[in-house]
Amino acid sequence: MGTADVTEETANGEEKPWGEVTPEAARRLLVAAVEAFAERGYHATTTRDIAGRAGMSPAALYIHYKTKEELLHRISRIGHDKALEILRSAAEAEGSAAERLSAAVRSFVRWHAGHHTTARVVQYELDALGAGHRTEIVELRRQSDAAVRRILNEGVAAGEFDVPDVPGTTLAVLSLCIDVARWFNTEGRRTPDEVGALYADLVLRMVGVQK
Amino acid sequence: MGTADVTEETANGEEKPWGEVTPEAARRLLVAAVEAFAERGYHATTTRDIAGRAGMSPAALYIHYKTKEELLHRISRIGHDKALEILRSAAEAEGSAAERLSAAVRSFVRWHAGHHTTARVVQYELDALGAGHRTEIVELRRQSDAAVRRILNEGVAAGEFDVPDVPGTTLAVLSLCIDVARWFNTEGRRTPDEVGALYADLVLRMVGVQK
DNA sequence: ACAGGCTCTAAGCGCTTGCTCACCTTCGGG
DNA sequence: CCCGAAGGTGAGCAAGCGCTTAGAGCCTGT
Repeated sequence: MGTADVTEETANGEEKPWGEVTPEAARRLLVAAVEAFAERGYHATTTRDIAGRAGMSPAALYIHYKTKEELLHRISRIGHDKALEILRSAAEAEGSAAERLSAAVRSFVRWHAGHHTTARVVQYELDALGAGHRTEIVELRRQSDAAVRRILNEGVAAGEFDVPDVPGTTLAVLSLCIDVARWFNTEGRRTPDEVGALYADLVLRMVGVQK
Repeated sequence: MGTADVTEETANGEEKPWGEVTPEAARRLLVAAVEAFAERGYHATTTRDIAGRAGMSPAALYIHYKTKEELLHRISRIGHDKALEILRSAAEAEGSAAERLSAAVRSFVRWHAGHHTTARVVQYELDALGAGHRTEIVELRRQSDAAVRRILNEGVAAGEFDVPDVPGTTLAVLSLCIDVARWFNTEGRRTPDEVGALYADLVLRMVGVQK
């Protein structure tokens, strides 16, 4: 059966992102929009630029999307769903609070580094969404916050963590992970895996877990 | 004698930011631009909006600034100078590495929270600068990085800190502090002082200092 | 008194923007 | 074999953009 993952496997094993978006032309436009938004920002990107990158005329965009803002919303929605799923599956896994927090940070950071173009759009173009779409997305972010806060609370209750300010530390942990999307670049020295491992270690120190 | 601070004191003790910018009309335009850029982003802000907030006609902007981009550059330059000065004065102060790191994070975060509109423009509108102006600003950021890295290195050398990856931890500390400008809002529960204290504590834990 | 320099405005130029519309092609089903 | 739906294009509209220009008001020095 199909997987719930956003990405799908092609015959030769390559990753094909946004495989869930159909038809094919709509997917190409969306991928082009992610690249353009990540490079120049939503407001500095023109519909002509997006259509051009997808190899189509400017008018073709409006066959698949009502407005440029709808494109951003689709990207933001899918990205936030994926990010939330990563955090949730780590939070609900077996193991100690420390193990779950470490795994959550590691995979969350790995996603922000590995998909930093997508993540940049998802995390930094929120204000460009219309009012209705924005409140929908903000609710997803509230759930991400709740997932992390739950791990911290459980760790404190179990005596594993020493955290005086759980809401504040939750905010700091998520903020640290999210900001990876801003500075990470592919030509840098670190791989997404390495950054994930480094950050998982730093976060465990923040909650008072000894090595 | 005058102070090197960006802000100046008025007769009744109120803070008057951007006091160094003259003449008065140029200062009003710059303050208006900071607000507008912080709210909507550089590209979504129009020169008519900036001039309107300053109570002037659109053309007045071009008496004091050659282009809209020059306005952004002036804001970015002054803001980066201030941020770097805060880090440097903490790094070069007396005291143990732990004390200096704590003071640096506390004041750096306090500035990002207290001046979060300015900080948002300074930290997140870098890509909107022209190529020449951007390389100038990037150099200032390199120096901020060096100031923090120096404290970490000295703390490790003195045996105060346990930091396996100094460059990576430097990156994480700065990233954590900078991202305060993104999420901080004045209607929230925390004051800039409280966030500074929380973050100073979290960073000390990251470098392995016990309480 | 008045020349000369600042500061600021009203009007608007040339261009780009998001988006639309009339029309063309491709293609599976009766 | 023709049909209508679906996906695509070239041309272009109304609006808004950054920025310029001609000239008005005002302060200052002689």
